[in-house]
Amino acid sequence: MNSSHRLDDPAGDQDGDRPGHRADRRSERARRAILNAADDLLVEVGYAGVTIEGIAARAGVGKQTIYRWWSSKADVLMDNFSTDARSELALPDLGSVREDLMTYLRQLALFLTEAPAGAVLTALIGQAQHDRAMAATFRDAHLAEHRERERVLLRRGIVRGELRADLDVDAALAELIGPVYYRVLVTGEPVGPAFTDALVTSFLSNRALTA
Amino acid sequence: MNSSHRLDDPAGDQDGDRPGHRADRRSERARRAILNAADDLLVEVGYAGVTIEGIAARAGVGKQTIYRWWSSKADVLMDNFSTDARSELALPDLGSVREDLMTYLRQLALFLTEAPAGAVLTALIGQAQHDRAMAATFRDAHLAEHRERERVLLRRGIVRGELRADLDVDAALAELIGPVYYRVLVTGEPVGPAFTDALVTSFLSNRALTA
Amino acid sequence: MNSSHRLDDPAGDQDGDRPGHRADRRSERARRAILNAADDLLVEVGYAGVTIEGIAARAGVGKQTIYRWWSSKADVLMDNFSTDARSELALPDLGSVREDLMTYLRQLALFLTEAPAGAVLTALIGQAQHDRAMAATFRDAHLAEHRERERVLLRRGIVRGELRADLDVDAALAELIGPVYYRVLVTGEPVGPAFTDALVTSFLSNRALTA
Amino acid sequence: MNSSHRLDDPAGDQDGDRPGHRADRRSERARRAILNAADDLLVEVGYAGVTIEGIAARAGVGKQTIYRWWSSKADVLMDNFSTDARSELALPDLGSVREDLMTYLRQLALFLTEAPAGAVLTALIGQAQHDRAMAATFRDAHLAEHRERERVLLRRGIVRGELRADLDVDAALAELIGPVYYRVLVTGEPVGPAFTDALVTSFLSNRALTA
DNA sequence: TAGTAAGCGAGACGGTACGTCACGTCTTAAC
DNA sequence: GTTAAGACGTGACGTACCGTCTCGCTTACTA
Repeated sequence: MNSSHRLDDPAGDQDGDRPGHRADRRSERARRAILNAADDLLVEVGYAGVTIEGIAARAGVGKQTIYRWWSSKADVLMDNFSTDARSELALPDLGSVREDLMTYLRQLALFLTEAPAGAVLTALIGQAQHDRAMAATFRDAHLAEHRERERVLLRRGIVRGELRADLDVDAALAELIGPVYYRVLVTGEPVGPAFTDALVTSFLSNRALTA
Repeated sequence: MNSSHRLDDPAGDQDGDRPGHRADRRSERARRAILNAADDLLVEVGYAGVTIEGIAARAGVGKQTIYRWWSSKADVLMDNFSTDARSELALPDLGSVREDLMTYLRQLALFLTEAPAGAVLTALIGQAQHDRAMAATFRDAHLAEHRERERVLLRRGIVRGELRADLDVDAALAELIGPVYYRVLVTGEPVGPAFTDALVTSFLSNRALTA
Repeated sequence: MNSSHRLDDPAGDQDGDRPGHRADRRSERARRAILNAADDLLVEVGYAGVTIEGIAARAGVGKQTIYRWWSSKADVLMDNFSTDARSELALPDLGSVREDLMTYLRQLALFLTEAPAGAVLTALIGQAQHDRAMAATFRDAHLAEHRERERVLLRRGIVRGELRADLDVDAALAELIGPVYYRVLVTGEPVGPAFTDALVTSFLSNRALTA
Repeated sequence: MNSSHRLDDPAGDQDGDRPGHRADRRSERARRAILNAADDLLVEVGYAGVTIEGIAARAGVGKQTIYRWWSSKADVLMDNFSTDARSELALPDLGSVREDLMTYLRQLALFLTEAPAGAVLTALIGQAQHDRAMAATFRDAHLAEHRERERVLLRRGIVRGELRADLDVDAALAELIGPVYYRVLVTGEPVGPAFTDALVTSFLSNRALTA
């Protein structure tokens, strides 16, 4: 469903040059114009208002060029997401799980409610409810990486001896992160620091090895 | 945005009869056909495949009849939702918070992942990510009631002396219910009894007054 | 392929009212706007430049309204053709075959080379060379009538005793009319009165009963 | 508009791009593949279905190679036409105008209705109705030669003393050939030997010097 | 008990966007 | 310097639905 990128990536193109591999002449200019146009439009007119025609017009590009490399507007938006999320959701490493988790959850709440890339994320999650194939792609190609980075937070706590070695990391993540998404996606309630801090406190009061 | 129903409701029509008010001749037959057609279509072709034209055709109804009483396909689907959810998410009352919560969360997980009405709910939450006005209506007219019933579960625990009187009920609900929605809406991980039971256990180990 | 017209025709609606016949709510306004737009465009930009989108835009009409009643741009153009041709190619009746034929052929030559409706006709004949189905429709629904009127010219001559009763009317028409079309469609040579008069003279010198 | 060919054809170069061909000269292989592909496609999918992309794909050739040497699909098809027409419409020379004309008209009728090259011709005439520039090219570069050869038929009759010296040859050709084209292009009626023979008989009964 | 007005089914209408096709131009690498 | 390949911007295709708007029609209340 999704496309490969950065074909022209100057640094680090250690492409295997597999036999039968042809030079790809994809236009980097068009690729960037499309991704930017899509992001801009999402912010300006909302997900429902984003159209392939609109992206093409704004990017100064033919519709076919979009369809050649992406399968839908969701696919275009996914393309930017990981990059943006990676930079805006940097993993904290402050020396203790408590601080790391508190920092991360605060950051996540802000990301989801304030950042443009957060709006992309919630829109994509919304779309995933309507489209199983897109949901699968989204999880595999984008959320998985995101999630793996979150696991690291907890694993560091285990290594440090702050958390039990037999902790069910995925369940713990659901317990910590789930309430944040729940408020953002379902109830629309605010997700302030008090709320996220309390989640961490509650979590640690059960699992922390050290008082 | 939404509509009121059962205008033809045979029993209990104690209509206010304001001056100049004319009896309404809305067709109950059409109303039911539309709601059923919408639900059927959602299951058969998915949210994105549901269209007003499709509902009208399947229900044997003119499009105008739909637009006369509802504002969108989301509005039609919302109409069924509360009714269905009420009956399928009956509140347990088994004498202890632990059991009530465990039962309820298991039920909720099943509802969200297996029930047709659960599919309607996740579709509507998906749509809410793309449409702020619809999101507001949905929360006010449908989720609010749903949520109020969930609060009762915890309030009963307080009354029974199982939970502290100063418990932040909304935060507690987010902590219990959020992880379930998170898995359903975001990660797609299974949500089995072990997972939901653990959520209750974890929750109570922090808040329970009685060991 | 083609459509029926004048559904709203006030006078002369001696419609058989066959059982099951429903009143049609087709918009006469849209019908006329489309036909006029198509004719105008043909003159302004030529057949190849006429597009369904262009007709729709010029007529202030949705594309679907065109597709609902016609199958292609050729179908739209055919629709005007018979009406126009009927009025611009009035059959002369001057008392002698010689005069009738000379008048008619001069008229035909002018029609084909000068009249807007003549441009429609040659464009449609051109299209018929590329599209067998359209060719069949065109002949059955439009040329047939046209041609039948031409036969009348010769039949009147037979009735008057100016031509032999066993004249092969269709072959005679080909002999008279064919050269005119040939010059217009194939060679592009001018088709002046001297040319058409000579065709009549040549024809009659073989078939005329009366010197 | 049209192109010149056989750049490699100094004197009888019947090569098929033999090994050792110059890569910086026009490829005869490509030229032939393109012309053949175009002819094949015309027969298989009809004029409207022939596309430059289709020709390129079928010929195993880049689109640019077509555009480099021809200006349009009509131009490609014209290229084959004269060659084919020359060989399939050989001028008869049987000693008398009557026999020559009868033979030629029968041949022409068959060519137009049965031969692949005849289908090319009618398609080109059709296209000429939509495109004035192409029409001019077609007449100058292809029909003119064709037509000149037809004049020879009549001039031989004049030389032989069978036709009057002051015969208007072009008008006579229109009278003889026009009806054939008319039936093929316009009415779609069959054009059998009886019809064409009658044309010749009718023509000669007016112009023949010798009874 | 006849008239009348609302709701109904039907579906035409002006639109927007879809996803596809082919256009004619362009760039690249291979020979 | 031509070739096969194919990406590009452009623009039309024909389709699906949108939400609005009449059309008769049926029905049940009012006058």
